[in-house]
Amino acid sequence: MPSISVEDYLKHIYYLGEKGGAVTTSLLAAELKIAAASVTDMVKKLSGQKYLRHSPYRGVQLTEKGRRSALKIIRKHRLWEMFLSEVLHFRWDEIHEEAEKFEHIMSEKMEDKIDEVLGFPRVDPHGDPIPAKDGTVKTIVAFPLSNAEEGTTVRVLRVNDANPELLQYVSSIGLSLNKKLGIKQRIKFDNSLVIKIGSKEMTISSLAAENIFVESV
Amino acid sequence: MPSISVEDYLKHIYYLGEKGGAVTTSLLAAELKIAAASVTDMVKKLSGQKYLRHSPYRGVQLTEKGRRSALKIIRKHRLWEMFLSEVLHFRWDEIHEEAEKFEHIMSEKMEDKIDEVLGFPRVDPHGDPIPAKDGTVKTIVAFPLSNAEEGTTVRVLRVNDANPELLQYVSSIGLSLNKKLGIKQRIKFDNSLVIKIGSKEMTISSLAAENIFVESV
DNA sequence: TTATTATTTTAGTCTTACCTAAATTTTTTA
DNA sequence: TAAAAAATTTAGGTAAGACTAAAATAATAA
Repeated sequence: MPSISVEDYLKHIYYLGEKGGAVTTSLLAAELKIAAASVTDMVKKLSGQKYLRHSPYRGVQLTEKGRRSALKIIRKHRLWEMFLSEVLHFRWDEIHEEAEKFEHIMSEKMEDKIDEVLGFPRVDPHGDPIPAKDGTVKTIVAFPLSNAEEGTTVRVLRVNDANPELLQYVSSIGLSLNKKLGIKQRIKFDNSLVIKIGSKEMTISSLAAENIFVESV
Repeated sequence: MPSISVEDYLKHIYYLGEKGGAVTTSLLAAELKIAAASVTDMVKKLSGQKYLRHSPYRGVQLTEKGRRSALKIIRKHRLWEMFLSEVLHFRWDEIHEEAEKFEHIMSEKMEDKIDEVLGFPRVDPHGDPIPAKDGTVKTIVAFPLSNAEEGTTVRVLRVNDANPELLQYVSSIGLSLNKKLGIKQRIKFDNSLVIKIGSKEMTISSLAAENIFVESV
């Protein structure tokens, strides 16, 4: 059984890998909020246990074993988020943090029970896919709202879950998963967007728009 | 915040104290399944932090601070057991072990949500009282089935939760909380009891009967 | 009331996962 | 392409919480 620390490393390596770009020691240290020297130690250990491969300055790469372990944790995390949201009625900006602890101590039996109670959901409350038990993950094809073209209509598919303030803000302007919005205008100066949700028009900053993922509609 | 280890020590000290008798270093070591020397260290630490008082060979005693901390964990444990049973439909012999992990990472917010979803229960699925937030605990007045008198009728109020096999056995003979049973006969030789549940008569060993707590009816 | 036995404590280690400070190595820039 | 900057690694430490073996202390029995 991997320790909680090991699970966290694997999970964050997976996340960073998903974003594209090299997962370097220093990037990982920043992500995990620990010293780079500590990451060096752990990377050595994980490499020894064949969870990943490492080439200095070029970054780490999960092996199949590492990827599987990462996805197990992510599955538990997202199922638990779903459960917190649907059954315990937590707000969507609260669930990520709560799930960070539970993902590590959920037995497989509990995972199965929750999956069943929830009716085998495929995405979590932020629109992230819930990895299947066999290690497959459905890719969500979406682009950042910040790239949307003027005059088009888009639908929200996913919102970055790591930032509670962003989630609160997104809710407060009336957005949620699967909502449609119109792109009225792009402000050249700061890349903010004028959008229309229902009958309301408003401006959204590019920083927010970069964390909201949409599809054309 | 007390660590998980500290929480476990406090909880088990409370349990042992409830049974009556001195909570000595060696008893605690046996309960926690760790070496006595390790207990000595931790007791010293907990004593320094005013969770308990210790007099060598005579045992430890929780302070008010220690008692409060112990009851917080026990409350979480029993609420979580209730939740596993009622919402996730775990069997009553499975829940104790699962709850051992969750009690330590449940936030107060989660505790409250679960309490609410369950409708503010007062006892857990084994009949143990759920301590209130203010640190009060309802005492369950019950005596072991092994002490019941021939010819009387009793009602099950509580079953010792620490032993899954016992719980499975108790279920299998058709007993559960609040069930009534008649005491037909006590076998002198081994203190086993002939009991009647509904229309069925059967024999129950004294070992099992010592872990089932009842009231006269 | 002394000897035996049981309990407790001390002393010294181990593991995990983190840290800082000081090398070392690679990459980037001038 | 050498100097500067950035990234990485090494070396040495720390804190929890466990361990074993040996020593000390208390309880019990003869």
